[in-house]
Amino acid sequence: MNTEFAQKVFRIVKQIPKGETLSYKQVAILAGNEEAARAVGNILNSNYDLLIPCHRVIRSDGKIGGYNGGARKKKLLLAEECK
DNA sequence: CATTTGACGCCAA
DNA sequence: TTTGGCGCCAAAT
Repeated sequence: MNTEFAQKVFRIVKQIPKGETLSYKQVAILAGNEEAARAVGNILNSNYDLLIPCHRVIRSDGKIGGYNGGARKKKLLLAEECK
C-alpha cells in the first residue's frame, strides 16, 4: 500500500464499532474518495489484515459482498456480533 | 511501464 | 424487480 488512501481505509474500518456495518462506498467517502468504492474492496482483499474487521464492510445494496474466508462466514459473523 | 483484475456502485433497458 | 453495461480507483501481473 504506502498510499494515504489505503491508510485511511484501514483506520476507518478498524474503528467500525461492533455490530455496525459500513458500505464500501461509505468507507470510500470517509477515506476521501467517494468514487473509490471499488478500490476499497480491492485494498481490503489485497491487504487482508486480521486487525481489520473487514466483515463489517458490506455492499451499499445491503448484500454481504465478498470475503476472504467466504461471504457466508462473514454474514454469520455479523449476525453473531450484531446480536 | 502498460494492461488486467476485482470483496463496488449507479443508471438504463 | 431483475439484468446488463459502464465508470471509478488502487494493487497485482
